[in-house]
Amino acid sequence: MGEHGHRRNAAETRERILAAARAAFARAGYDGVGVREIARDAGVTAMLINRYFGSKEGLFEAVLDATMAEPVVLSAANLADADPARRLAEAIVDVTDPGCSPLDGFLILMRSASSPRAAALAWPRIEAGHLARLVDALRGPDREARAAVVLAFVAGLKLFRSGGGLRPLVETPREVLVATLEPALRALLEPPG
Amino acid sequence: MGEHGHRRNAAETRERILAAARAAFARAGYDGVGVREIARDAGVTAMLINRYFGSKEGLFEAVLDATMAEPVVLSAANLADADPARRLAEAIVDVTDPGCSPLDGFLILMRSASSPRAAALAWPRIEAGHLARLVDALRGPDREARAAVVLAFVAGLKLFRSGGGLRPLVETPREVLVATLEPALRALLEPPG
DNA sequence: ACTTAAGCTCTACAGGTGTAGACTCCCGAC
DNA sequence: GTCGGGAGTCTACACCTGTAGAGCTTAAGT
Repeated sequence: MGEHGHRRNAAETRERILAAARAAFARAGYDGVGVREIARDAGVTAMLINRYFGSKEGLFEAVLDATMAEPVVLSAANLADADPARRLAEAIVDVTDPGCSPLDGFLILMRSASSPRAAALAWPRIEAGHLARLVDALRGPDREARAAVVLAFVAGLKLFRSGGGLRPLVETPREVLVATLEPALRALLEPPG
Repeated sequence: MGEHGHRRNAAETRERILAAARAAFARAGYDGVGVREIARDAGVTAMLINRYFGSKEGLFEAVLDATMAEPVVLSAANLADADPARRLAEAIVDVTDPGCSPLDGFLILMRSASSPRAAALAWPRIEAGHLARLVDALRGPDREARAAVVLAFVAGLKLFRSGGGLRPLVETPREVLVATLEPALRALLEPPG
């Protein structure tokens, strides 16, 4: 009967808000979107966001927690492959493709790096999530530093392939990009020596 | 007589505004600072900025042009070295150090990637400046793609070492970072094969 | 049918934004 | 001296931001 969009369902509405906020924050960063815009995308009112999440900052934290919880493609599964560098290169190229969402967390962090408030909320979550997972998957000396460098690499690629982006990184065919990244990643993954 | 800060000097005032704007944009991005704040840092009034640069957007363009014009450390000079990878690794670690300004252009771009307006102004200038210079310095196939990947790498490192940043990238000693980057850069600089 | 309470919205406010237009000030030339 | 004009400022406006508080609307319980 009249499922004309959505009925009164708190849990579902909460999810819609989170989804809209995630997309909006990834697109424009913490300061780049207003709660009214997010609310419109979610089909609700701005004030409902505050009712559910306390404030815009609360919503931001909830979005961060949600995206960081997802196991991203840089996980141990890929690194256990026979040719981890090749495999990781493919995964990175795919996941940094414009319009791909799994790395929303990175995009959000980068687009929000301007506001110290938002950055302060995001950095610890990146460290506890993606960085920790990658460190676990690495072997050899300086695992933390190497993992952080890989993360920075991925972040730079994601950023430079999104929203306009650097032309060569958008237009170069997938295979060429993979072949370019592969040896560089191999150098970072394999313990030096 | 009474050189109590600055006399009426249009050129010098213009420079002060540009310097304040550059620092502010690098710190907080296009949308993150108001003209009033920039004006205060420069010791003038907000409206003077509009008198000189037409609008906030005009000021932004002027800042971009200024930073992009500077020959950055990723130039041919470094790549002509006997060991370009090593040399470039050192240069990158130094130039991405928190509090180092030559890469302001990158920071500004990244922090402003949220506003499509600002990004649209910045990307072409990065391509015409840093990307073009790096492409010129490279040899072998897929020069554009490889140069763009290097740029994204540098950008990610700069971002992840600024403003809080990823702890390992801030705390790891310089030599370890250089040693980590070197083989990866070698793989990107040398033509595959 | 009536009550209850959860789900949701409306109105309003205090503060911040970029900038247009009129204004004041002061140096240098006559 | 006085006058022109560039250097710099003041005031104001229309818009947008996050959010507090009161209000409405609907689904479920009995």
